[in-house]
Amino acid sequence: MPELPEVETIARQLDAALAGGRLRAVEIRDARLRLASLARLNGCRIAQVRRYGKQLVLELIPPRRRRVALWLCVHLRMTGRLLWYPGRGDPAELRRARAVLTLDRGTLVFRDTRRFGTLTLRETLAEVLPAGVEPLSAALDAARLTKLLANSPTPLKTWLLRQDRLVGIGNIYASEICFAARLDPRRPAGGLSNGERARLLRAIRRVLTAAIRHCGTTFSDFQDSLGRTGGYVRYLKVYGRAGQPCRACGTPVERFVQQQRSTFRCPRCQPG
DNA sequence: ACCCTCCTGTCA
DNA sequence: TGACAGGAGGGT
Repeated sequence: MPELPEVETIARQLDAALAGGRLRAVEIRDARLRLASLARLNGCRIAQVRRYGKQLVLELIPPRRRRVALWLCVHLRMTGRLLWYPGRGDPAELRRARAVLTLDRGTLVFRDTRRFGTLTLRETLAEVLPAGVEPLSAALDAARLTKLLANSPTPLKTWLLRQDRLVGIGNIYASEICFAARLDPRRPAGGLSNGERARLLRAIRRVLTAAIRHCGTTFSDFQDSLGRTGGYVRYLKVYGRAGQPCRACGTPVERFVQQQRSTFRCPRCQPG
């Protein structure tokens, strides 16, 4: 489900709701989730909630002596949700929860139909930080992007999905970014001209920033921490629009498969 | 670069 | 019934 804009939306909401709160209990209901040293979480204060790549990270301060922070990381993968209830929580959601975090001020429910999501506890920030560059950080400028792309034979859309160079871009925004940059997703990533790379960088920033502004995209079942859907779905130009007219030129949008995943492209706006 | 796998649900 | 779904790790 969630890519950078969706995870960012949840992180901002949860930071506002949870920061300063205290964990009273952490209950793992799905045995597939294995979380070491659960007991250490009880009584921890939540310093902040942040997004790193596609992960949601709760920075926890243990009570009393050991003041070294712990990092509780949630990766929602395809269908994960973190739902926040200021009170006890919706009983229907609680029944289907993979995990329930009880705070002094409310209940955080981890739901995840396909159960691909993960929950991990890290001891240091270094273990939390992703290898790739945050695409909306100052670290990603033209020079850095050029270096990252250098000589890569990988098709551009496939390249955008790899989390070891840029983090946070998934299948929806990879197609949308290629469209916004007017680049064929099958072009070798390392073969772009200076002008094309500049377009790509602008597209990455523009698409992700706009998607965050609209609280992400709900294509099928994304919900934020308050159970709301993402408004950017109205602004999708190509994703999920196979056969429908391109919003820019009217040419039917085409769908094809790269790496066993759907890619959408306007043949006229993104010539090969 | 391709293949498969983890899991469950929905749609044509 | 089979295709497909916003992710990612593994194998070849």
